[in-house]
Amino acid sequence: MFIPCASCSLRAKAVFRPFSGEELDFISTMKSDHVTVRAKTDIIRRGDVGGPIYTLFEGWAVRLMDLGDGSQQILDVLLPGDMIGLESAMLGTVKHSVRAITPVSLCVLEGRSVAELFDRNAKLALAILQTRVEEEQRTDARLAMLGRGSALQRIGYLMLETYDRLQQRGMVNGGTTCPFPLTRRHLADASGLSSVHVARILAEMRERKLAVVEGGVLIVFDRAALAELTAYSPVYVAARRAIL
Amino acid sequence: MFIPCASCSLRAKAVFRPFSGEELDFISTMKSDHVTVRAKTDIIRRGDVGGPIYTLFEGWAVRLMDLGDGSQQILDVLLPGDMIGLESAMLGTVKHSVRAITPVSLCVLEGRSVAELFDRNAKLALAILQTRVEEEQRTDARLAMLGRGSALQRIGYLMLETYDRLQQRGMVNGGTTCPFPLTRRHLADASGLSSVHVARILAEMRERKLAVVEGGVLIVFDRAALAELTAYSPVYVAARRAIL
DNA sequence: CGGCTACTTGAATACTTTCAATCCGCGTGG
DNA sequence: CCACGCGGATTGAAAGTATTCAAGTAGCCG
Repeated sequence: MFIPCASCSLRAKAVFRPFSGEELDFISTMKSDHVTVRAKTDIIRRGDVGGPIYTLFEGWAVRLMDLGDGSQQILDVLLPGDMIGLESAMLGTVKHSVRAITPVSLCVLEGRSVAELFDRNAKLALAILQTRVEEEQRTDARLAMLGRGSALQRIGYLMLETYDRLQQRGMVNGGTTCPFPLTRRHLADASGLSSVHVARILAEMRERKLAVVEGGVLIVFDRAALAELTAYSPVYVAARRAIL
Repeated sequence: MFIPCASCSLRAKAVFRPFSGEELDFISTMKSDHVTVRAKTDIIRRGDVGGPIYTLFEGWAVRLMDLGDGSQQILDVLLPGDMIGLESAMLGTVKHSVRAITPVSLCVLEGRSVAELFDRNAKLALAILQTRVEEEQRTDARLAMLGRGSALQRIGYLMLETYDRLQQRGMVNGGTTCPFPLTRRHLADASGLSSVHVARILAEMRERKLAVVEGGVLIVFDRAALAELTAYSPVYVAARRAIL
């Protein structure tokens, strides 16, 4: 199933940059394939050399780092529209992996190199950097949470952030519900806790009527309280995201 | 004291990209000023709108985020050659501050906008993204340390990483010694620990003859052992860094 | 029906923080 | 020249927070 960029439904979402016809043509020449992978399989493996850039089209994935002792840290949760593999494409090799946590489909962009893109389309290049810098803002918040947040704050923050990112992509169900395929283990690896403790915190959050995760769905009962508890505020989205 | 880019001594260091004469000319047109700030003062304050891009020329600074309750998280340690303020320049406003921890001098680059740079000099633009992506690799490692590392690992990793970054800049003294103006509190805020605990870990590291911090100087006694304990490996420097 | 993975719960343990007291070096002002 | 105040560092003890270990439940797939 090859989806031409011209008829891409993701591109139309409000978070993403509108494209001029020229830009769209350019991007179309980059897309070389569209692939699917099953849950739990690696899209990029630690140590891979080079490789294409992808755009996550459908499904969820995580960027994660394996530590020596069998534990792992989830560095980021990847949602539809997110770019995957720029690091390995630009730097040659990386220390993290990208793993699908649900069935996933991806646009493969190896029609042109990044260098060529920068040469030929400065606006698009700038949008990529801008998106990247925006992601760094989100990373800063994650760092602060891991360094200084309590267990409840870490998990609550992740919930709210993920909810908002889904909302920007038009993927929330009603007003308070969204898909949430992360298991306790995923949450633990993302927040630097043990899965046992995550389970306890989740129980507490249910107890306190803040939020519930059940059957792959997140329900936020009391967003205001949760945002207050976690000092959450959404990252300012100045630039609409580049999507390739 | 205005230092023209053509005679900039930083630029000559091995970590940095060599410049063509044309690029150097271009960068020269961006540099508009050279300023100094005292230790403990903010270079960029949370919430600032817009603002110039800087290059840290001399001294140490940190990028940090104030949490609601008076605690703070150091997001990154900034060393000479590092770019400061790209986020606020591109996104308009940010949630972190940048604070000098020693006396600092900075190149001020507001001669041209980032958009103009991307339009007129694709190679330089690409080098900026490349440097940025490299920094993200370092951030990934910090995230993993905060999430999964023990206290000793967090601090040891920071020491080794900082040592190597200084070495790349030609700022290490002998084979095992480098300047290290971070106090216990700085280390605590960077590693997500209390300063009391940092002091204990530092005492342990001295006890075990791994490393010592004293009088603003770091001495790494046993790099191999420390690297082993912290699973440290330097970030692969594929691209030499862009400096503006 | 196994056998698997995910989840839950309890108890013991380990790591880290908080609180409190003390010490040290340094610059200021009398 | 010395007392004073201050920030940074150290140390001990008590209190929390989160982990590990262990056992058991529930749902799902071959």
